[in-house]
Amino acid sequence: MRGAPTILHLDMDAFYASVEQASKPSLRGKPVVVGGIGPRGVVATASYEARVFGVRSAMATAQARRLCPNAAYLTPRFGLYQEVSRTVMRLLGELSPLVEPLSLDEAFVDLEAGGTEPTADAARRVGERLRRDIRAATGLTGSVGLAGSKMLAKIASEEAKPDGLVLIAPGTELEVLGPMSVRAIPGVGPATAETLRRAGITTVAETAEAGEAELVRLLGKAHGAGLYALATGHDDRPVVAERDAKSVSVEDTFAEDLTDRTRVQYELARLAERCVQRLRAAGRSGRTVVIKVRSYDFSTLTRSETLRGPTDDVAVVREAAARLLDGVDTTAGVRLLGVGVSGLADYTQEDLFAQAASAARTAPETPAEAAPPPPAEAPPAPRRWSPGVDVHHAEYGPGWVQGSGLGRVTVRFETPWSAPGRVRTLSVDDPALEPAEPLPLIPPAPDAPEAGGPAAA
DNA sequence: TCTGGGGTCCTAGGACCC
DNA sequence: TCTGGGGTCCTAGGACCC
Repeated sequence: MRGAPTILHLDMDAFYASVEQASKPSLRGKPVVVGGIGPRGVVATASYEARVFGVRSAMATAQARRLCPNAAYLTPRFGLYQEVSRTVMRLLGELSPLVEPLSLDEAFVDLEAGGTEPTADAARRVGERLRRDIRAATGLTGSVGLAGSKMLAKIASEEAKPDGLVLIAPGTELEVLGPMSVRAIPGVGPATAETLRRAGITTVAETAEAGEAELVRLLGKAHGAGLYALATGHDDRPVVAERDAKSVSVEDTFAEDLTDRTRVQYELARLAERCVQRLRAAGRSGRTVVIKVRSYDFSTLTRSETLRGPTDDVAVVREAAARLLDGVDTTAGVRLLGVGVSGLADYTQEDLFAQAASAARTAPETPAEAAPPPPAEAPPAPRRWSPGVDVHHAEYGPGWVQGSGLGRVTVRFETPWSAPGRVRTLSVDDPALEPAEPLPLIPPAPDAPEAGGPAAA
């Protein structure tokens, strides 16, 4: 715990939904829900207008629709969120070399390592200026927490939401923390909270009073000791910049359970290919292949196999996945399949074993040839217009898909910096209508200095 | 119309080695 | 005859986070 509140936690407000509102003028001030829109979709982010109706992250989209039928339901546009995130992270990088991103919309910053004077006033000034800079650069709001430790900075930003700043002065931690629900402590989820509740512990103060030995008895060594430290305000975890990923995985939930074994094998092979694509894109290779199978009843199992050396070979991963599937009964129906690779190494480590295996195959190595063929009943891919995606029309210009069905697609023609636009209904086959790239939230200023330039000294 | 997708960390048992 | 103890790796599952 530091003597000055120089650990900053930034959390963007309702990030995905806010990006959509910034991008689509007609949705500003209206309920917006971003997430899976299929029959088994869940909510990723709800705008504050949608939260009024009880819509929450991780809720089934079907339930959200019942609670808030008039919201706009949009599929995520991760590419755009990543771009906005890079802009925000760049601003954080101007504050300190020590920036630890937790996700696209959240990060810790060690202000002291960036030369901010270690006082509450200086930290507050930096936090407020950051919020202004984020708004200017992206049009979005973020909430800032400032404290002498990571945990308290995170709790502070939560208290600050939306669009605020909270600073917890060193020395007041236990006062602030004590009355809070133990759920406020990061790492305490539903299961831990229930275990503690059965022991009569519901607040942070009660957690601290229980003592370390009792918490270890209830929760196990690591979790119990860790929780005791946090509940008593002890948190010396440093802000750590850029940690290497330890695993890469992909998974798909199917609109309907799969029962045909051949189809299950085919989907698993495709997932293995996607997983390896991501692995290679990251310039990594891995030694342990994991498959995940979730059944019709939501019961989930994993099977893993560790190879002799790291690989980034599609065929090796696909074959390992297929072997692992051999030991799994899928006759009752498969809801989800996943493939992952862990035990990652930098690709510099050559995989002689996989290379030998690859060389032994005489056929040219392309995924399409090596993989099982798609089952005959696999549907052809029709032209898909997902709600929320960007389009461009030769006559009407840029817009986004509001919805589609029955051979029609409704498009609202507007841009992030236009007035709310009007809706037109077109044929899904309209040759003048094309998918488009997202437009920047802030119109690029022609004479502005380069956006990605280095920070001023 | 219940329950996504991408991660991290921890636990616990068995194998295996010294 | 009796039956160490510690360390590491592997596998499976579970809690948690965004």
